[in-house]
Amino acid sequence: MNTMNKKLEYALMALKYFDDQRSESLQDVIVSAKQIAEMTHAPYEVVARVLQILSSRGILKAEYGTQGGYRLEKNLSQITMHDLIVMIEGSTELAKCLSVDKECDLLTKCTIISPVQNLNQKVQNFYKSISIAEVLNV
Amino acid sequence: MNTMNKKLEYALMALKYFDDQRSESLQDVIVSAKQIAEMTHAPYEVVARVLQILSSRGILKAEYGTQGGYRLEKNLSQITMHDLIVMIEGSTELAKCLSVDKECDLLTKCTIISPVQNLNQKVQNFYKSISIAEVLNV
DNA sequence: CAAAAGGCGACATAATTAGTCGGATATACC
DNA sequence: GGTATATCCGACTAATTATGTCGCCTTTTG
Repeated sequence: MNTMNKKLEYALMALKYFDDQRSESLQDVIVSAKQIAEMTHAPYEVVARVLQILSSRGILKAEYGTQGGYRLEKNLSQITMHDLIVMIEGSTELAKCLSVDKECDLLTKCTIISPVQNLNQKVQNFYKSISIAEVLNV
Repeated sequence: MNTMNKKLEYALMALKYFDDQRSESLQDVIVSAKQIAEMTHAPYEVVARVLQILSSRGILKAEYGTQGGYRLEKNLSQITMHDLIVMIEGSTELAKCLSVDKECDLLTKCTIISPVQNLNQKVQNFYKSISIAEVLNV
């Protein structure tokens, strides 16, 4: 049942950190992957990879060189959980058979394709209805 | 992201089959694990295990012996996706750190415990709001 | 040009999921 | 009563996925 996974946790922790720093200093701060890794007590390489993804999707902006790092580019109220899940996990498909590149194991014999599609749509709409800001600000 | 897994798929397919049979014959039919396995093209042992779980939770009623099998005991509109997920997967906790028997990896250092609890509650409420009937009847 | 940062691919390990096997108990039918 | 056919249950193996590691590259600052 674990929809949540480590990468998603790290992403949320990182975004929360950026957001908190922004609130405190009233300006966008630059934070390196190393700092985030230390803060989250998570392996540097994994956190770095997550930040790279967020950067490639325009959530963060990367700056190279010494004193480099990332800036938060977007407002967290404008990013949905669905967006984040797609970025981190590649898809929000509930079951493998729903992915475009995979076929249903049971081929034409599956009796629940439309029910699963139905549920999948509900779940996607649910995650689309929740913003990151809404999750973090509790 | 796969909240859905094989056991849940088999459970849904089995419940759909029972429900369809009930609708067609206008009475509760008895169906064996073997029949369900053949119908779903899934391994007999796995399907059998899933049906045992549904039986132990009162969704199905088991009958031993030749001509035995299971009967659908409950109305599918009164079982929620949350119920089914708990039965099959044991818990609906989003993250391991939320389970009562496990501790958070990050101990007191986790910065997103309340956000994750927050999201977890939303997800649980979502699955509690969807009945099996609602998923299957599309 | 060295140090420190991001970017990327391949690999190794850990954890979870899925499936298998063996044997037990219960019931119907001959 | 014995056999066939069911449900039940535990332990095990295999497959898949999630997680973490390593190496090397590019970019920028001082």
